[in-house]
Amino acid sequence: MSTSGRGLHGRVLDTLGPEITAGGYPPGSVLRTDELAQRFDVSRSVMREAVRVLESMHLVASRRRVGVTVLPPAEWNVYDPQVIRWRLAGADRPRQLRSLTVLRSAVEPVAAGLAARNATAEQCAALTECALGMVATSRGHRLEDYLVHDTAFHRVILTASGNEMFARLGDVVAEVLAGRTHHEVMFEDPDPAAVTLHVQVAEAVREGDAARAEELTREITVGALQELDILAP
Amino acid sequence: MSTSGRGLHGRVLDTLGPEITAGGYPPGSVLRTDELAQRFDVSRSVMREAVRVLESMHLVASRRRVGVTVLPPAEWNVYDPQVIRWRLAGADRPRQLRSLTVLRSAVEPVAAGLAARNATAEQCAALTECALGMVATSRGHRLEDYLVHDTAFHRVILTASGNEMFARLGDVVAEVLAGRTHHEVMFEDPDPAAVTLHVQVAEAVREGDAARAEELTREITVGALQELDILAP
DNA sequence: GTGACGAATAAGTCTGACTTTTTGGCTCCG
DNA sequence: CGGAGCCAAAAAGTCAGACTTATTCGTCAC
Repeated sequence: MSTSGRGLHGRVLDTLGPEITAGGYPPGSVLRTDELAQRFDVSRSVMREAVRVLESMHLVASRRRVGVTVLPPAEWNVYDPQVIRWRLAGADRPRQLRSLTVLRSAVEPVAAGLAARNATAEQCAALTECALGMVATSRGHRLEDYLVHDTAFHRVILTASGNEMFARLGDVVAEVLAGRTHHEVMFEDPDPAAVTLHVQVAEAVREGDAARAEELTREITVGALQELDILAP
Repeated sequence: MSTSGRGLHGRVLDTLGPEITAGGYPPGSVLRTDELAQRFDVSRSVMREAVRVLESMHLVASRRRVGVTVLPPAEWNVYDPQVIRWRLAGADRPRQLRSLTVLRSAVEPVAAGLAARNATAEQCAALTECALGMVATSRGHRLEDYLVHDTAFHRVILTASGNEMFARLGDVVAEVLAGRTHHEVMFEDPDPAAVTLHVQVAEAVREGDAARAEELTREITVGALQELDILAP
């Protein structure tokens, strides 16, 4: 399911990327292209391409006579979807999930407010459909079906905001929601209050009530923060 | 001043990247690696490395027997600092600046609230110093000096929030502030009310008053939105 | 019209030789 | 004893050419 599945260099990245983002090499560690090529049994050309990609993500820096230096996490392009996936698959998944949830709590309310102003009729219809789908699947342990509608709902909100930076966070939110359903404590049916909030957000967007859409979405994200025990008194 | 200055493939990217992000090639356009290598007078190895980097930014997709296809803007990794720089240097700079300012308006207030809870003594001191610097340079057409302190102020806020996703937006905010000073209508001294707000935010953070820090920062970002004629009634 | 086969095409891969830059040590001189 | 400058090693960087593989398109038979 990884994006870099095609090509030899992609397969190298699939193991080297997670190793680095998991902290397998302390910042400042030096790798040598030739050794890596030997280790993965690929030619230097392929290895160089892989290193270039890691370099563009600011995971490593390549310098002559020194080698490929692993950079500290503060330098990483943490908004790169590939880096996000690698980190979510690694050991500090909880930490990553918390960071992203805080980001959600900042972005989504504003996005919902903008959506109330800018959403097209089609987007309003899609939003209502998602909300109804959430209601329909909110009981009877249909968590997977619920997740589909929930993810679609938030994706429509972000897209309908009309802001491309928000729209591109759709995948991130999808990862967070999937992570919550699959790995966190979520064996029971979703909170009925949360479901109601989603329906009300769809209403507010449809009616063009930006302030209400923003406030209701804020309540949703506050709930998400509380689920992860992130204080917000 | 570009990050990819070193290396031949970096020089290729410095011209090919901006060309693509400026919309020089319609989505779906097909480039051939060999032709590009000829055009830039580099070997195919170097050209392939450059294409790999563009591919990791989701600007292009490379497929066998077809070539290097330019992807539509909706696919681009718009959070990649390199992509942001390329787009800010291009024709749709105003559009980009507006998108980023909306993002700021969502993120910075929340970050300020978190900073009020998490900032260290050193960060509080740095914040106060920045605010005082802004006051000192807010009169007498010292726009460049003011920009330095303003940029530092917002960077400290984002870092002090303790959230790595927020912290990594420091460079983006710096670009937006610099763009406002250098290319927008900003010949006069900064708005005294905005300067005061920054001082008050520093106070609120120092006192640990999260709600007040958030609200004051929201006022700052509302001002930034109004400067770009982005409605927020 | 549809399906299968085959040829053309462009990316993908590998190899080996060569270049360039940087660093670390070594010498030589003050 | 210390510092400036030089030299050699090391690793990334670059290049050229040959070969492989997957994909697409055209053609031909059914």
